[in-house]
Amino acid sequence: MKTGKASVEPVGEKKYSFFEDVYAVVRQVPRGKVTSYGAIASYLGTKLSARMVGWAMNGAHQIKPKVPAHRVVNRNGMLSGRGHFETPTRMEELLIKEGTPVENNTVVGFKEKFWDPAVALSL
DNA sequence: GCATTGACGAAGG
DNA sequence: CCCTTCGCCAATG
Repeated sequence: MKTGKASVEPVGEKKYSFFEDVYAVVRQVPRGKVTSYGAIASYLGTKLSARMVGWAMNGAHQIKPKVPAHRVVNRNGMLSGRGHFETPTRMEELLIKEGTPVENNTVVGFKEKFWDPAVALSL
């Protein structure tokens, strides 16, 4: 083939590892709770690469089962990834619908709603 | 193949 | 206290 595909490679390649791990963790986030990119990265051992977690979410929209990326926010509790959803308001709507109040694009009581994979998955 | 960007985070000024 | 810079790694230009 002469043309190299761009975009995030869809299904077919199973050589993913970091990405799949991220998806797996996010899928385990309980409803009404949220986690941060850094927490996931730290749990996977790549806390210095929190950006990669966010990048992994970039492909989370096309994989199955769908990943609740709306439950993942930055360390400030802010819905930094809202612009990547179907609509910029879809993320906060989903969170509020699941029992997570959002105000000014930020999770209310983020620290209380925080779900740490390093703790939850460590039990 | 190098430069820039990015859904982050921590540190420095 | 707010803004800027660096680091990390991968993808895109």
